[in-house]
Amino acid sequence: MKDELDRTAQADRVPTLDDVAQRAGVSSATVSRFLNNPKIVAEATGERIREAVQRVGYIPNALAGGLASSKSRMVAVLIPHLTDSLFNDIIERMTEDLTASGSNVMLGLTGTSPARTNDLIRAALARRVDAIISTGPIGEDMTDCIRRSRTLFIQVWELPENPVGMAIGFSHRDAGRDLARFVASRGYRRPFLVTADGGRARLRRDSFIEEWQAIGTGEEPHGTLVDIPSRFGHARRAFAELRRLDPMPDVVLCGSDYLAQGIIVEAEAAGLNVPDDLAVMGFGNSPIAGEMRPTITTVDVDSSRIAREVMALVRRHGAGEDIPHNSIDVGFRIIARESA
Amino acid sequence: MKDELDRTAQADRVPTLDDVAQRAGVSSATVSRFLNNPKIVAEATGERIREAVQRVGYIPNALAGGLASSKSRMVAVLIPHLTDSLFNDIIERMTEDLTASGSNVMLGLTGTSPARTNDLIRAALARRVDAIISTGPIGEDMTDCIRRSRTLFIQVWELPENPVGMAIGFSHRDAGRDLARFVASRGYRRPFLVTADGGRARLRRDSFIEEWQAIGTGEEPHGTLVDIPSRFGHARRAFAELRRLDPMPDVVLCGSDYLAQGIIVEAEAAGLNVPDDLAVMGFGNSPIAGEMRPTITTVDVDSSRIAREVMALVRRHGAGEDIPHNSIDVGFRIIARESA
DNA sequence: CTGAAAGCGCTTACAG
DNA sequence: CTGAAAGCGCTTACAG
Repeated sequence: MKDELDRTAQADRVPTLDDVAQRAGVSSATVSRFLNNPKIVAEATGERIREAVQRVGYIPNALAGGLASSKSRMVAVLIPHLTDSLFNDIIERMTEDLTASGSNVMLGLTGTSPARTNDLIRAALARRVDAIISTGPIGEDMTDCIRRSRTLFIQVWELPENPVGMAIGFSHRDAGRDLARFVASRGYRRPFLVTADGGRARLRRDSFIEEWQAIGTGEEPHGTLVDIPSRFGHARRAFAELRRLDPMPDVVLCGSDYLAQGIIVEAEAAGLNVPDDLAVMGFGNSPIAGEMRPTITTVDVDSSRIAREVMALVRRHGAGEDIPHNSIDVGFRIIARESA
Repeated sequence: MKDELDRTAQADRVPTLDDVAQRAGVSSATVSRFLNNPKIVAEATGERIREAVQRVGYIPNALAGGLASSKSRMVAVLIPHLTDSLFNDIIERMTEDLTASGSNVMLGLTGTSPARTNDLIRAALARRVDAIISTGPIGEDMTDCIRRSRTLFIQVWELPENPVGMAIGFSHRDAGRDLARFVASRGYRRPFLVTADGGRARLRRDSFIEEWQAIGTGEEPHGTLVDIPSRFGHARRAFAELRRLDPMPDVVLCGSDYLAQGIIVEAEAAGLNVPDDLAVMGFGNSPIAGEMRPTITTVDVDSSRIAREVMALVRRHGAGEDIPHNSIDVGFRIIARESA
């Protein structure tokens, strides 16, 4: 009795499980059980505990919980950027899903630097996250580290030859090839590519050029490199560059819909008609692609399927299942709209 | 010796501080010291530890570390959405800053629901985050909870009457008022507002209307509500709506630059000239505002200053300083560009 | 259905 | 500069 008062008096201390237990007149083990799985506790006991939690204003310490149970209920999500990112859709879905199921997400911004990606992976492993979902390039030296940790590792948006863990994505080589065929079939002859210099973009670009040469029709593609293909602002520079060419390209292939949107704006401001004077293609089928005027012809990737597959893996892994090192090809499809 | 071999044999166990200590021939306390503050350990010892860390592939357990030190080195960031959010800029800066200084961010997506915000705040408190940075509305009942936890709580982009912790933002009432004056001074007479129905947007809207009536010139403002003011896609609906009015509005005030961009696209697709036939104003001075054609007249909020102020508070709080419950007014300014 | 107790892997006064 | 030891606040077999 005395002890209870003493504890109550210490109003400045953050209440612990023991405080709740004391108040409810049960052991802390029972409180823990109730909090994690109410059904396994007698109803009357549960009621008392619920009340005690309220009364003392208990907020569980997830660090202690995670340490004891060795599950953090936290998932790391690693993306290059936040602004105009083609991944935002996937991230948003996953974050909502995870939150709904009691997990939280640790956000990592990798930029285009593998070093930063590695640091973030290490940080995520240190926090003992249940899974790491990565959209960037992973340094060779991390592979061991990740494997030994037995953390679920999911690479998204690409299908590497030797995935570190799981990979859910599509073939960027195939995308580049199909893009070339599509452009040719539409009768365009002078393509201009605006892409990033990084892994996936380069794959698409190389394979586009290869296929274009194989088709053997029209000019060699021109192109320009940008650091981040989703920055609307790059459009001015790219447009100025292609404008200088003679003859001018008849179609621009952009690394993202956001860039495509920028090119369309620039083209129209310059008095050109899209697609008649200049056709424009995007990538990613982001929400704006269908809303822009003209609507943007682009490559659709099934974000909601990706998010679903990722979540299914996270859930299975959480349930103790062993996840194989494997790849899921979700494919892609070119969506012909007005801009090309 | 025997023990050491035994431990080494258990290759499937995740290595702990003790494994490193044993390998380096020091106590785990020393390893811990070295990892957290290399300078306080003798150089030779440090070298041996560094090597041992490498050899066993040690990755510290941040859950245990956080529990023992009662600092999680984690900051929660709560925003409504990821897509086309005016906060992305701030978030990006802060995330990079935090990562650079060894913290990580927990991302929470609140939508427009106070209930979800509350859940996320509770989750953040459970993880014993060092700070919570929130851009959304907070339920009354959370205030106590937050205060007692002594977690640094920062509300961003607004200046509530009674901030829960710190607030860094600007007066949305003043913004609405100044917007009205600006629009009037430019000679527009028939404004149309496209805003969200939520807290801040409503404040601006109400104060715009109030001031507009006070000025006593022109028509009563028309308007339309949207759920998320940054969705490019809302532009079609809003534009269709204002198109039906007779006489048509001469200026549209949008809740975000992204929406403004959408309205401009719609207007031009309909053959209207912006700003001659219809002027358009954005909000937030996001990166696209200056890149769009026509460039978008908008309200600039100093994101980098906000990010800096937030980071300074987080740092001071981390250093043990007591942060007062206070407000920092970073102001705003209307940037006149081509669209209005 | 519930309790006593060991243990999760660190950090940090305290002592030397 | 370093070590022994207590403690952070939970979870979870093990018993009953």
